[in-house]
Amino acid sequence: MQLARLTSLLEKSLTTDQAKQTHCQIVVSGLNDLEPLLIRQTLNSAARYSPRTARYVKAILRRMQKPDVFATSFTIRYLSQHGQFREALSVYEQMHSSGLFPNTFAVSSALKACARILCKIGGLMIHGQVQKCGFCKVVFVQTALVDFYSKLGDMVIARKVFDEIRGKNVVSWNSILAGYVKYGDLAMAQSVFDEMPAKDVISWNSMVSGYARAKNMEQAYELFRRMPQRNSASWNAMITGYIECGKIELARSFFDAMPDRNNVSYITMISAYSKYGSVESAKELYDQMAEKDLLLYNAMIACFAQNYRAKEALQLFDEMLKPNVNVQPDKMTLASAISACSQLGDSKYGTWIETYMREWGIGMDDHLATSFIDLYAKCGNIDKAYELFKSLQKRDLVAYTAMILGYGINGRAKEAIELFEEMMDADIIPNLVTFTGILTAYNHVGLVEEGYRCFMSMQRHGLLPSQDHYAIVVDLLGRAGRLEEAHELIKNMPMEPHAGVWGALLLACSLHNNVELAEVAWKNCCELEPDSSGYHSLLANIYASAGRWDDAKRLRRSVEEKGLVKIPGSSWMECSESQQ
DNA sequence: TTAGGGTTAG
Repeated sequence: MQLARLTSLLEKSLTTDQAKQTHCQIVVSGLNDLEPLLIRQTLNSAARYSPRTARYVKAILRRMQKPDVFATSFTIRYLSQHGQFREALSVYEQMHSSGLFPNTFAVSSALKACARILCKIGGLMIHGQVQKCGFCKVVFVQTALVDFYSKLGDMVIARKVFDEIRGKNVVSWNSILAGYVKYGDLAMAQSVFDEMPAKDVISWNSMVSGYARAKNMEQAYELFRRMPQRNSASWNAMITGYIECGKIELARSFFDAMPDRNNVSYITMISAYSKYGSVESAKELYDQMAEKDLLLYNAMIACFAQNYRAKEALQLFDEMLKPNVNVQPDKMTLASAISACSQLGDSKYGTWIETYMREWGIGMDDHLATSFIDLYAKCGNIDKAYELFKSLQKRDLVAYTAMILGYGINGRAKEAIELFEEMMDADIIPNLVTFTGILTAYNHVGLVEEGYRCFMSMQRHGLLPSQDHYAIVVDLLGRAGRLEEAHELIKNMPMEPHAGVWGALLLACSLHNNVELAEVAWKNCCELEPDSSGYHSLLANIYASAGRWDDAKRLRRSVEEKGLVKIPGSSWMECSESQQ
């Protein structure tokens, strides 16, 4: 009686709570053989991934009297299909250790998980097991292996496995095709594509995105035109290609022309606008989306953060956390939010993010740690920044740069220089930001010759110094009294200097009471930033120190007449100090 | 029940 009732219950969809109730009845009635069926129904009923469901099912699996292949493989499939690859592999491992022999379903799902997280050892071990147990003739397993080796970039083995498949289907062909495309071997990809007995929209999309990524848009468009059917991925591949080529307007015209834009289309366009500094265009597209998901939030928050609109980045971050929105941020969201905090010098918000990470069990990876290094350093907590830097698994260019810049702006020149040398020894090529950091460090301690040499070495690294780099060196030379040299440097700049460059010279003139050159610098500053009053006060002070009281008075009067009000200077250092 | 393409980061 009870068996019939429970069996009929297990034919319907089950929520996790219903599953729990049913499971109690199963255990009480001693009908434990129904547990696998319960797991299958529970997982099948979950429309989306639910960590709670996954936890519950894994708990039943662990406590089952008889471990069951059916239930375990179903769980592995569920986890792998919902992006929980590490979880999937841990259940696969448990399956082994409990003495169960995996079936083809478990094996192909586990291989997919290894492919997605690039777990080479795991995949190789499974391949070994597959060869022993004869699954190597099952097309699902073979195709999963082709995909695994393709994703790893080992096209020789991928091809070998592929050639052994009898009865290749379109998924098998697409897996090897995607491998060659990813590897950048378009000639092989084209030959596989030509050879395929049947092509579907994924085969065409792979080829289009291959040519688009190689910036061969003529060929990409030719294929796109010939495609028997297109889906949003086909359009997105073309959009990505045009963006890669810097043809953002052409990308936008494809975006506008596509029949069904999805989140990926929006995210691709938003991040392109972000890269080119068109924040308004990005925001316009973002506002068009009614349903905003995590990736869309990430794209827009990153756009604000990368374009120095930190306040708006944090506003959006706040919005996604509101109970009526409730989108759970991930590491990428947090990295952008931390970067925004850093720009604002807002260490309090940064601390709040740290607490949030602890509460939600979000671990610190190198990427996030680097964002925090940048934040701490800019808020003056350089020792804490270095503690984090030491804890990094791998020190890459961005980590070194954040730390060098941190030392630079905190006046710790010796450490900055040592770290710069360590970085060069590790064969990491510095970028423009690294040089900003190291030049700032030299400037802080007034190491003129060393700083100048470093600046001159930028070209050897294939880097064209920016206006900001010139401003630092002008400041460096100027503070040391080498005003003429500084002036010459400005005159020989390959681009138009911005007001900051002339401002650095003006400041140096005020330190060394050079009225004549100060007037030249001031004139340029005024042309470039007519609304700024700071330069006038600086020149007025220079006049005053030189005893030219009339000129000083005249200048101050003209400032008042023009209605220019001196805005008090503020910086992140002041902000962080006032917080302490 | 199992395998394939397109997006986001300091």
